Amino acid sequence: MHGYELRKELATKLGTIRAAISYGTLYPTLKRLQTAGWIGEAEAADTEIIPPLTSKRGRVVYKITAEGKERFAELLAQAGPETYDDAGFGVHFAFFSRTDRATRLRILEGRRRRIEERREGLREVLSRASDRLDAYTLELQRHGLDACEREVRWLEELITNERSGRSPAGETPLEDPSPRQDRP
Amino acid sequence: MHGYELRKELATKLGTIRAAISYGTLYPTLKRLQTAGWIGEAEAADTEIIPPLTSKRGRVVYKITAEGKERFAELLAQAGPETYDDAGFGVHFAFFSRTDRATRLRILEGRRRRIEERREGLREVLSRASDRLDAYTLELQRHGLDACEREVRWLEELITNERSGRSPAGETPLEDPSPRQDRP
DNA sequence: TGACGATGTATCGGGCCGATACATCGTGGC
DNA sequence: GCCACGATGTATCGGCCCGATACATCGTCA
Repeated sequence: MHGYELRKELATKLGTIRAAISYGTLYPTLKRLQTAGWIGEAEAADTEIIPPLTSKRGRVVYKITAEGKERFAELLAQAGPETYDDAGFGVHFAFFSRTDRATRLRILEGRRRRIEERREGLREVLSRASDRLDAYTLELQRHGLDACEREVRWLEELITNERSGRSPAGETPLEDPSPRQDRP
Repeated sequence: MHGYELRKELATKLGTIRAAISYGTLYPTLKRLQTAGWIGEAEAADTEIIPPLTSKRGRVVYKITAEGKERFAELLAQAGPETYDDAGFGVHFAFFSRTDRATRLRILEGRRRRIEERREGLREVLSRASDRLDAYTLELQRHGLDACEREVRWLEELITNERSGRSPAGETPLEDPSPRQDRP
């Protein structure tokens, strides 16, 4: 894909958890990935477009390399503390179909532990500082606590499904997503 | 308050919506606020601590100035697009007790509009791209959609309460929070 | 007495965002 | 027929924020 396309694709895939990636991040990152050898410019045959005549630089189509695929798989499988906060977990989860069940269970349980900690912190505040905070702040904490409790239940459902060999919504997980056939 | 104390205070007040502010942001920001004249160093009498003998720099207690109070009230009352995304709305809401009802209603309705847009976007994706996305990505979108629907309901409840002159949880809003009496 | 965690202030490198610039292309209105 | 506008596309820059780190004090508990 080229940058603009990649941005749109990621925006729909990660639409829930974050806004579209900015251009100030996108293009420098593509360059860094190319320098690292994880992606490369695709052949003209892959792009299927007529190169522009007058403009300085047309669209640049990138392709993941073999090394990039390896590195990507590694990144998805390894989990550190930042894997369990909102942004990190969202990205990992969105690419769960590229991982094995053990990795999925490990990340789901780590995320659950993280949310449970946040939940306990909020309960602590609500019980200990409720007289020191105004009504709106308290309402905000209650709303946050509610969200934590819902997410824990959601995670437990997912964990149960994984353990019993079911993917979300009761379907079998795709080890490799179906190939994309849309290239206008 | 001094920096460290302020950080803790904000962490409990905003615990739901963001992590504690980093030191790399906190101290430069305090300096910028002081340069702008919105805060100033408090008198030694206000600090009630014995200044350190050997260390280079003890705790620095800051105090908001009259101009700072004015500016803060302005910032709370004015609402732009960034007021309605997660971080901005959370901050405004946490300080709702410092604003008037018209401002609160304006911000609540702006936030509702924003979340409704996100909700429609997710519904769009779920109905149009459900065959192109894998099961995990779809589950993520469904979970996000659910969160949007819950937040809209929460906001509508708050809006109804504001219109009928009730604060959250049915109490009357504090125009000025009760003075803090904890200074160890 | 000494280790450890909480309390405190401060800086630095790097990543990310918002704004901006510039160019092409399709479409719909007048 | 023409023009404005929005979508498509690549690219850079200033500025803000974070994580890591350094350094120092204080209370507590073994």
